Amino acid sequence: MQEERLPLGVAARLSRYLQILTQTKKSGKRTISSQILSEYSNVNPTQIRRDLSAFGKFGKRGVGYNVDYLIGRIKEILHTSGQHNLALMGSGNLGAAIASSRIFADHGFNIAALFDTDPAKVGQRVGNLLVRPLSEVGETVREKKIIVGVLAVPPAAAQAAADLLIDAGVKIIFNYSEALVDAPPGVAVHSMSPAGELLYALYFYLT
Amino acid sequence: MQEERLPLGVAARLSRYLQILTQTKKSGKRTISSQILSEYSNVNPTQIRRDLSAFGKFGKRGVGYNVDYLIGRIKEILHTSGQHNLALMGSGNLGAAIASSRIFADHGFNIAALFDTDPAKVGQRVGNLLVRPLSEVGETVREKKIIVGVLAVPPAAAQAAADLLIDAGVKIIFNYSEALVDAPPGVAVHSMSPAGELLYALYFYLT
DNA sequence: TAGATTGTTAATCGATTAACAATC
DNA sequence: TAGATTGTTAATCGATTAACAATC
Repeated sequence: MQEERLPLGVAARLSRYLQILTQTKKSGKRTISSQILSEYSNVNPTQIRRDLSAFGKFGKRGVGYNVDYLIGRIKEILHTSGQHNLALMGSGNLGAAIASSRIFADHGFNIAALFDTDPAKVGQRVGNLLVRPLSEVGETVREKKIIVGVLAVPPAAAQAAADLLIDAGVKIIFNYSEALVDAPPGVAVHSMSPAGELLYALYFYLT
Repeated sequence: MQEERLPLGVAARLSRYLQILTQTKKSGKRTISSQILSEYSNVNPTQIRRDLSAFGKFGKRGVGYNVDYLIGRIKEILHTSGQHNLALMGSGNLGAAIASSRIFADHGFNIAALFDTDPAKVGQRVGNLLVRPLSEVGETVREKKIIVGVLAVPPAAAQAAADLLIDAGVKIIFNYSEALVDAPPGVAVHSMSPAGELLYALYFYLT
């Protein structure tokens, strides 16, 4: 890990390519061109070829990129070949939707624990996950070496849930609620903002 | 609407600021500095001041920006002051979570219709929305002038749901499923990819 | 007045794009 | 061979940052 850190933009785009390639692989396609990758990622095809060729000659002229091979190389570049445990806060509709989706599992993220504040839900099962009480957050996070916490709680509960995770040692908070979440230095908060992205898409439709 | 279109990056950042300002307003704060806005948006404070000052002197030195005033100005710049109807496909856990959240409502997006393929769900209520059959998509989209469709369906059903919306005249597809969705020119597909964003966050944690 | 924060400059760096030879 | 697509160059444009005077 002595190499230079990638520029923010490059790391963001490579992550995006990886996600698209994972889906492409599922569809059974063996190769993909920068043109097709461009259509799904909204990144210019020349930019894609430049991003990739900075790390080696991964493609075949006239053919495109081998999907499996490219997945492997990008995982190497991003150092994300391993499995990682995450904690999911909230077993309501959103929590259940996340727990039952393969969206994280496909990328090596294992939902290692599910927490809820509601005593009526604690002890029940959502998919194959047991709903645990908040009192167990600290112990579970440490035992399972969880570094990522996902907030699928109502906005009013978001900060408290984040604080529990941070106290337990979580380093990355993934915030699905619309609430703003504060965190100390050293903890990264990443907030989904679908409404913001929709405003952006709408702007280009309206103009 | 004779003005130049904003560069992609500027439009994306302004959308993000707007989303954060809307939450800030809810918390009761009247003003916000570029420093605080930077912490929530992960955009450099100088960049924020540059983005805003390109359109006028919106701030007060020594004080910051008036939240209400700034919300108004950014909405003007993005042409997104109005209300817009959207169609939600899928009344499962994810659809129910979206329907019950204020995340779209806070930004002027009204969920005008909810559709599901499951006959057992059609006719039931989710929140205050009636679940409609897919056969009514075309008529409803045209009647309610819906230009945005949100996919909250299982991956295997995503393309079919998108095609129905596109045939009915929807121009923006918001894809919450992990499936890749194809659309003809003139229709923008915007896919959430939480796993991709998580890989990105993890890269900077690991390096 | 003192402290805080904007608005703006100037300099650097990375992103974007078109174009095309190389080559599968 | 013919068609397709990569890898790469060169030129332009936008993003980023530090610094600081202006001013609330």
